[in-house]
Amino acid sequence: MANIRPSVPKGTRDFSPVEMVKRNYIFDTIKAVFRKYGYQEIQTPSMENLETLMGKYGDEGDKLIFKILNSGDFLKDVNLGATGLDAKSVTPKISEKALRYDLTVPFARYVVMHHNEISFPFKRFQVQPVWRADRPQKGRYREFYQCDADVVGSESLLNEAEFILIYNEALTKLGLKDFTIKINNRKILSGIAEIIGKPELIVEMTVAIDKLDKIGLEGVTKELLERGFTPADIDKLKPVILLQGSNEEKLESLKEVLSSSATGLKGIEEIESIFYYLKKLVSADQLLTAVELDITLARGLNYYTGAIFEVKTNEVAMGSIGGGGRYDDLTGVFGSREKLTGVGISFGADRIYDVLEELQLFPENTAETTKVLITNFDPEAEVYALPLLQQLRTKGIAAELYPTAAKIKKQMSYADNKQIPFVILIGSDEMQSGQLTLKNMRSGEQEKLPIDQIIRKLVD
RNA sequence: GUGGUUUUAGCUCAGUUGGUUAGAGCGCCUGAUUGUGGUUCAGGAGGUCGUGGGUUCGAGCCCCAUAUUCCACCCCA
Repeated sequence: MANIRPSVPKGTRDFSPVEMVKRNYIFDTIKAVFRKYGYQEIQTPSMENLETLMGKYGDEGDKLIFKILNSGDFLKDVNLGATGLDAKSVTPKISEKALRYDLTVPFARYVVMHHNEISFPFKRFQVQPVWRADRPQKGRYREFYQCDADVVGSESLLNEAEFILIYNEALTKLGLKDFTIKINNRKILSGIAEIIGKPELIVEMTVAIDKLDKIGLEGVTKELLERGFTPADIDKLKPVILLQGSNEEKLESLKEVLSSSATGLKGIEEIESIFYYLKKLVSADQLLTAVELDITLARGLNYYTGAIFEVKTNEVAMGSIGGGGRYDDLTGVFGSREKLTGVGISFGADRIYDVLEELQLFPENTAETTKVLITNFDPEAEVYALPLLQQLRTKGIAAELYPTAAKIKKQMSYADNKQIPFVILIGSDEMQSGQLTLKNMRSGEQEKLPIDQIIRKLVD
């Protein structure tokens, strides 16, 4: 076989030991917060049946799903002589499985499948990789981890309020200082479309106004005209999307604008309830300043029906680091008899990693793994060291014995590179006296101590 | 999917209008130091110049294709 150049697929990465320590720090921090709010962990397979995923993310999303070629003769169901073969009709014949695209749809599938074992409301969290056949760029990978928390089977807006607390708590614990938790409600967007008299164009409308901060009012106007709105419609829309002021002020203005839309008013009421809960839950207004009602926020319209969340950091230029929302009847497409409402959030762990790296917010001690290395002088010393090695480990001290009698210089360098803080040297003197040489690699000091004293010193 | 960009030693990068043997810093190895890392000094190894074609007497440099990196658009964590 010819030599192939080692590489990983586009948009995927290896993670070194140092990177894994940092990644686990992020995962552990987020998971701890999820648990604290009563969420339980599940996992689902990396691959789902293709039909489970297709059609859930819109046409764009379908294209971004990684399909898995069937095993064996994957062409056996394809009539290669037929005319008019195209990707769309052939795909289901050659592929019946696909890599998961997000954690929400697999969760919905899980809830329907395990309906009888679950007691509702069901609060679950899930931290696993997802795959998207996107073009990679800054903060965008083809394989990345999402950290999701969802509750299914509870209409209470307390859940929404708690998700805001979870975002705030997890990101604060990770060291982020300045971030914005944007909130909107699909019903408000519906109401606005109703007022204009174009409820059927809600998706077109929201896709356009979502870009306000990126392309400005002029750009949005242009897009709206292209998407079937008249200048008169835009005149009605303009004051709404340009709403300024505090969350309360925005809500008051919206109430007037949407006074003739029952749906719109329901959306406002929901937002108000969430703020009501928040104010009862936390006294400090520090959190409330991080929460911003933004009616141009329009994410995941394919299934969100109520609240919509998005989290952005203001310290680094980066796309959103989290998002979520409420979806009524997500399980319906899987044939669930009863309508189950769900609401959830997601953290983009890989983007958070990039942000923490750029802001140098990772804790210092992340490189330290092994606490003590025992040097290996010769076979005799090796045998002498073996029981000591296990003694250290029994006491919970991460210890390793250098596996060959290499030059001491080499062994010391190994400890140094691995940032092992202590080294135990055992030569003939030490074996005779039982007084082992313990070297502190940071200070360079060394002292002679029996093993039990060394253990006492290292155990804290 | 559209447009642009990147790729040279393990890593970060120089490399002139196309011209002899492709360089530096860091890292690695050896020694100064046969029981001591991190500092210092001396020496050494390491390169299909992303890959495949082409132009040329001659290509790291020019042309074409392709992969990859990063960026913008679409969309999204």
